[in-house]
Amino acid sequence: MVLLGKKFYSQDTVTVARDLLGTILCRRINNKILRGIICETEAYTQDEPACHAFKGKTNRCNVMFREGGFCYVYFIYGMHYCMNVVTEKEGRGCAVLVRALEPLDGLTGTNGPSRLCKTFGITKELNGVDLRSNLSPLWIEKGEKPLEIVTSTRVGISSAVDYPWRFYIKDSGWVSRK
DNA sequence: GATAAGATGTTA
DNA sequence: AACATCTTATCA
Repeated sequence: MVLLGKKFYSQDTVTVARDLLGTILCRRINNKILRGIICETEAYTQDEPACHAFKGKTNRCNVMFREGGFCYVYFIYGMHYCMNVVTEKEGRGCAVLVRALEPLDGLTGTNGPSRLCKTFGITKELNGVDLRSNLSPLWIEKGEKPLEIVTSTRVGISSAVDYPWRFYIKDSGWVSRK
């Protein structure tokens, strides 16, 4: 078992989004560990209007401005949580949205950004958690590099719709539906 | 204080 | 295609 470290998360956001595919999201909850292979991601950077950090630090997105490797969780549509991985260096408001997991340990219900949060018990409580330590309730381990990666535009946004910043493992079977 | 929009998911 | 449901950001 090898954890992803500071060096990994400090990279360019789009690089991190692509390289997170195949890594393993791990959640300690109720004396159990849930695991899933990250198979779909999207990159968001401060420079473009679809990003929560576009207009600078707010109460919601301030975690995005910390150094790479922290967890950014937000609540949306009155009922859903979404989980992000903060990237780059402190002061840059960037993150990668984790959109789907290929479940290990027999889990299911992990195809979709809010579905995986529900299944993994990820709520606002985990906003700001350090993903680089397995003493945290949530962390990420190295995994198998995917054979083939597909690139497309991001889902569910109304600005910067043409950025090719969504990535998923080809033929995964667990990618969120369109 | 009010208002509109939102990185979704389910149902019809 | 509609809707469930409420936080967040923005404006007054």
